Amino acid sequence: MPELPEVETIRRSLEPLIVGRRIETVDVRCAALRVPVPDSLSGALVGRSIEAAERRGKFLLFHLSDEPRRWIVHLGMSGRLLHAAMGVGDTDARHDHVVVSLGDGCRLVYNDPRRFGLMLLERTEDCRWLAGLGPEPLDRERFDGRYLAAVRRGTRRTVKDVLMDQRIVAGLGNIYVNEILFVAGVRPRRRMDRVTAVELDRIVEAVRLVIAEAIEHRGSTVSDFLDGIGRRGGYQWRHRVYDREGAPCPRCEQPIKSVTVAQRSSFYCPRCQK
DNA sequence: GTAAACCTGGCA
DNA sequence: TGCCAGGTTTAC
Repeated sequence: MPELPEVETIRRSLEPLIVGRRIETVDVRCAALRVPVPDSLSGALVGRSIEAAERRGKFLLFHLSDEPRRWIVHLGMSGRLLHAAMGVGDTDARHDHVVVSLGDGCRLVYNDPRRFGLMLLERTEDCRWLAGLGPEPLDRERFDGRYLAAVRRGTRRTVKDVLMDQRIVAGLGNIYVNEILFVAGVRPRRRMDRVTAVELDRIVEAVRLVIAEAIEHRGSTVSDFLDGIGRRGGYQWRHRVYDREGAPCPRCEQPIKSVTVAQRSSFYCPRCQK
């Protein structure tokens, strides 16, 4: 579910509610996520307060008082991190895998039906999950046309595959890469090494535009995304192509086509995208 | 590259 | 019943 705009939306919604709060208890009800929840998690969190809520790609990083390690959370496909008053908000208690109670009587609940998420306790610099991540898509210094031109050399993979690769740019997933390639006018199946420099610049611009728009609209709720306080996103109403097979292209009215690229459903306009 | 794997839920 | 889903890794 959550790509960069959704994770950023969760971060922003939680930040004012949890920063400065002390962690009273940690209840790991199900440790069997994609990577087992570390046994040390509870001992490291209890008694500490949350000092900052940061995001890197699709990861959330919580800073703790007197603890150099970060509490790192990835939501996988179906994860949620919900803030709720004590005893409230256990709508789907079946998949509430980790429940953290805070000093103000509220809770932070990690809920994840598919259990594709993960939770770590590591220093940022030691974390191999974070070490391999590419630049942030909104980092104008590190992510630009020149950077993509360097990536392009000898890369026969499709442009869609490349943009979804977290080592190349961090935080883009299936929805937003579809949207980005539509805005850039490039078909998802194009081979990266055949994309022109002009098109690379258009892709970079499209990344910045789409990701900024999506954050502004608080992410996309395709089926079940909720932010930290249970609100749905609004960007799904603005999707140009994602999940719109057969619907008219917003620019030329041609029906949107669907193909599989990089094992994922892909949507594009056969007239507007080359 | 492509498929299968992890796991559950929703929909046709 | 079978297929699909916002993610990522692992193995032919």
